[in-house]
Amino acid sequence: MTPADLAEAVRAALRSAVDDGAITVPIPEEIVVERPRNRDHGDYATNIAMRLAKPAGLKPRDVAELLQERLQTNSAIERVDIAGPGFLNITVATAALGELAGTITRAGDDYGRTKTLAGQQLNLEYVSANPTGPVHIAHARWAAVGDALSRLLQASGASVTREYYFNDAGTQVDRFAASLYAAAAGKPVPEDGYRGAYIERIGAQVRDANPQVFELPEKDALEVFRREGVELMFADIKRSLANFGVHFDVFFNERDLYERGEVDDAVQRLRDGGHVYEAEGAVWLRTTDFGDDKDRVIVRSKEFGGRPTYFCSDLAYYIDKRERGADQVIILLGADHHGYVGRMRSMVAGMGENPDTTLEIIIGQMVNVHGSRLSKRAGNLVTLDDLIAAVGADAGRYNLVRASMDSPIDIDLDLWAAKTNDNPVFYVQYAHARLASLQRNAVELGVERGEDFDPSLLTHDRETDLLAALGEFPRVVTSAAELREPHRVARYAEELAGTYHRFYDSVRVLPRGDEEVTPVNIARLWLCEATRTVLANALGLLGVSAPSRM
RNA sequence: GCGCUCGUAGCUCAACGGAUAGAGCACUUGACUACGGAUCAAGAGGUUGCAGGUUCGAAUCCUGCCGAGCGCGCCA
Repeated sequence: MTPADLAEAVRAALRSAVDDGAITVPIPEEIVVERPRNRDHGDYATNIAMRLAKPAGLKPRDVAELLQERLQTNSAIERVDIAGPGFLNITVATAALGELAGTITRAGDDYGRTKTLAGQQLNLEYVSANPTGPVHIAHARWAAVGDALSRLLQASGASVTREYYFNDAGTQVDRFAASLYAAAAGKPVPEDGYRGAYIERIGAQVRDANPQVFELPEKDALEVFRREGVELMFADIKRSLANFGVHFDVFFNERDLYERGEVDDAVQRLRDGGHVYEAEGAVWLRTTDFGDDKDRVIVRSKEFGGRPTYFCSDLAYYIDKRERGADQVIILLGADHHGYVGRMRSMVAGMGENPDTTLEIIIGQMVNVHGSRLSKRAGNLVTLDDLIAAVGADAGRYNLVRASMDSPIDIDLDLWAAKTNDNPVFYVQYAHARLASLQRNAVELGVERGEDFDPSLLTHDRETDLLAALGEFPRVVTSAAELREPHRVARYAEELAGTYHRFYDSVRVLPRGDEEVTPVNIARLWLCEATRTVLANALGLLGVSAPSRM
């Protein structure tokens, strides 16, 4: 009996009440059955009676009573109580609750996967750091969150394209090339150029691969540094991300948009949309028609070079994604880019699409770095590689993903590197390792889980706590996917780990010494394997390893 | 000045409009002669920035104010 089964039971009870004419109300699409915080409120609770009271024209408690009497006929339900303003508190029959341990263990990796987003094609873009430097620690958050989100969306049945926009056409790439050129020639880097050991290194690499490069005209030499430097930089970025366990389906080059004429096409679509005018020699989009505070230039005047502005290529990129089949274009950005949201929505609306349904821009708050390890090299660039070296990929990813994106993160590298329960990732991983150890011990003792177990034996409070928590997992996954909030999975994993540790502390799983193996041992072993499965699945959705030993 | 986001325990943070606002850390007191003590039990800690409003019910939604972060280029 899972929460989803219970929601169906409530729906059936409601339908029966409607059929009997006891209540006249449309049956809601979603019926929420959740685990109450307080154990006195039953195994599960629903607020459906209060939600229906107004449309039905009845008192909440009267609605609750109608559902109560119908639910009590269900043999899997032991008791239904009405509490407070009209909550239905449901106590599930112990065998029906215990069977969950079998359901989960048999489902394995599939437990938690649903079809709630089936049929949706989503294009998820994240990181997209410029190829003018290594991946900065500020990008690490979007790498961790974006990767976890892509896993969540897939687990909910969506088809996801993970995408990285390779911004290789702007003036920043010219400055990068000029910096490499100067460094390789032993000249000072230009005022507006990039600095750092990586510039020296990549500049030298390009020079060594092209010994004759300085004999070329400067324009051609710069092109060599641009082309090969960007390639080397990009290889570095991919390697850093791969070390972090983050992979993309598509690396998209901005230059392709120009070379294929897609930027010009985008401008034409905006013109066709009818919100374009010319003034001061430039082409403007009347974004004020869509709530922007002022109109934006989309093609510069001759005086400023005559080229389309950068968000023209962003719009072309959006169109490209849509034409490749994306129902919705999702982009993860830092709060320093939030000004982009209104403009992008305006442009999408300006070419006749509905940005409410086809575009979703997720803004996350900023990342700051503290910690004594870093103060030693204050002033240096802090990169994703530094983070991985300091705390490891697991701790880095987990701690970045467990915070809500609405809240800024202060990275404390000393804390994240700590192997104590100050550090939540170890609390969760330790629970998993303990469970894996338990299964190993069971094998050594010759205790076999076998084909089945007696679910009615899982009656201890700590056991039903654990079962109820395990039952929540699919709902946590779907809501985290729908709300685009992967941190919910991390918080759930911490809660489940705690529930397990408490269970473990008060309930003996394996027989001691010469004791006989009882059906209770077997039932508990199933419960433990179900818990291990859910912890492993939760960590897997976050891209964090679930170690068998630590 | 305008806009976006945020303000919750001493600290770091949770809480799809639900019941007594929860965890961890730090603090106090306890628990290992057998499954991993990287654990557990108990205690203390709150006017959810302030003031109104919406409703059966508000940390959550609306308005104003205060405070913080980030934006506001024919840069990307």
